[in-house]
Amino acid sequence: MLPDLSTEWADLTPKDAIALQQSLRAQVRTEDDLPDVRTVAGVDAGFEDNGQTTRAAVVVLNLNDLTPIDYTLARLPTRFPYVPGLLSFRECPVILEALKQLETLPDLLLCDGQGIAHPRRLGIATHIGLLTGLPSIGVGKSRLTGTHGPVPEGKGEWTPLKDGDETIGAVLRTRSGVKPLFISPGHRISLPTAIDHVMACITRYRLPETTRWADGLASNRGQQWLKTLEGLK
DNA sequence: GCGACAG
DNA sequence: ATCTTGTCGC
Repeated sequence: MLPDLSTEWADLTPKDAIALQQSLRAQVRTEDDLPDVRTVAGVDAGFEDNGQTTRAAVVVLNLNDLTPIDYTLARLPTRFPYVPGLLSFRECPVILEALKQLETLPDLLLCDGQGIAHPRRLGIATHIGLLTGLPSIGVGKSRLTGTHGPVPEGKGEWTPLKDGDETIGAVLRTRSGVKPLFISPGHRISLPTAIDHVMACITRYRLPETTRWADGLASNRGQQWLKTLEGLK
């Protein structure tokens, strides 16, 4: 299903991790290269035992009605600290474990955090896209890097997130009257297409349904969300 | 040297 | 990320 995913890359010093990001940068594709998207997956991680254990959740939804059709959970000992810019080295190992368990791979991944809106263009969404080969989008609740002007108030409106002359993402108002989201291409997708797919996953909340399900399952209230998921079966 | 800094 | 219930406001 998925390519061989070595996990040895995870045990790196921050210095080596940065070097790895630099070397992977050339492989990132931000042109549309994705199938007709019928299924989308939300990907997120949470922590247990005072942070000693990392838990990952993946929830696959039908894009048509945003109904969950599959999900997986995984747990691993936490072995990399949180360092801004190196989030993927902390969360990828367990997320890949969860993705490996999926019966059917989704057409597109929506990951918590940034895609190319990253100092070295290698946010967690991009890294996961490269490792799995799947198209991916970064959905951040706050800004890591980049500058932007005022964000229009209307639902679906956005302003570019820039790093100098380069557009690295969009600051998107998913609903009027809420804080905007930071959307950026992960891998194999363009910014306009990424924005369209994120908005397609919005119902009545600020966060896309993919993120809501994955956040819920990865959080400490995961049991309640599990009940709801099982109830849908 | 002084801030900023996804989850 | 996480510690955590009710509550103020549109």
